Amino acid sequence: MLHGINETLKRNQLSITDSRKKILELFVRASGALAHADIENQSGTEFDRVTIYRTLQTFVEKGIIHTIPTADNSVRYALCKDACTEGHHHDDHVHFMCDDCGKTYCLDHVTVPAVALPKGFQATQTDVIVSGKCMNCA
Amino acid sequence: MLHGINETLKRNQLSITDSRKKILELFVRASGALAHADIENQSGTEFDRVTIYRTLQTFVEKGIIHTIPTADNSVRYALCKDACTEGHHHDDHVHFMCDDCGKTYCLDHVTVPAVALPKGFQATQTDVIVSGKCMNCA
DNA sequence: GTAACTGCAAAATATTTGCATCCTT
DNA sequence: AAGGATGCAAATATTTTGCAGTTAC
Repeated sequence: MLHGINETLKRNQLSITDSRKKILELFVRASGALAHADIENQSGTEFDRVTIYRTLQTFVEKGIIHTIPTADNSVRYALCKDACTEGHHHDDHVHFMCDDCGKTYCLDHVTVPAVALPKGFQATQTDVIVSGKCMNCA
Repeated sequence: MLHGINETLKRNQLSITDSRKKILELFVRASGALAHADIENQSGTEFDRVTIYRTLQTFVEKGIIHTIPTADNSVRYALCKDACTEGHHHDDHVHFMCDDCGKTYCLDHVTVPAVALPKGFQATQTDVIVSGKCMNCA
């Protein structure tokens, strides 16, 4: 997938710029989710802080990445699965946050169990965040 | 439970002050979760913004309220169940966010289904956030 | 060449901290 | 009376917006 970066940008009708390439590459290479600060650190002073905000926002709008609900309410982003298209997300996978190393994993292969809602409630999306120790820290 | 406010504060070794009483009462009366801004609005100019921050923090530390992981990463708080004690939370219930009215419900009676984690991962807590339409908006 | 993207400056918002004063016990 | 809680001021952090200059196509 590392070489599909330009293709991903093109597919989403985004012009190919240094910052977009670099930031998308960070996500592809990252095993977990990234916060704005992570990107700022890993990209050095290469881009303006504002550019990172705008790039992340663009990626979210295009369905390339999505935000993750976290227990500590910090803002984190992760790559969407291919099924995600603009305005139509299929993020029904489990997120795992390690209490030790702080890394966030997208467990794409763990299916989200169905939740029995009270009468009258209609679900459109279900997010599951599991926290504990990851395979490296257990 | 409306009359147990002072008792709740005492039980947690907190001195009984106007702001704590008022803020705790807001939570007891609220059908859903509250954000810092909600509290600020509903309490008028009665308390300083900083007092609200500190009160919420104190309540979280004592296990009276807990933060809710939200899809939009806004910070929201809700009353803990009685089983929550200091440093030892049992928040394994489902949270529901209504896309229409924005209200957050704690579905205490909906049990969180077990999640099958990959080998090596150990779960200590599971949060489930369901979004969609609530019983009033469906 | 044109529309889109970036960087810089600055505004708006959110959160934290220090300290003097006031209130609860 | 003593310790903790509050209010105010200010420091910090976070996010958004406007605009002029630059770049991708």
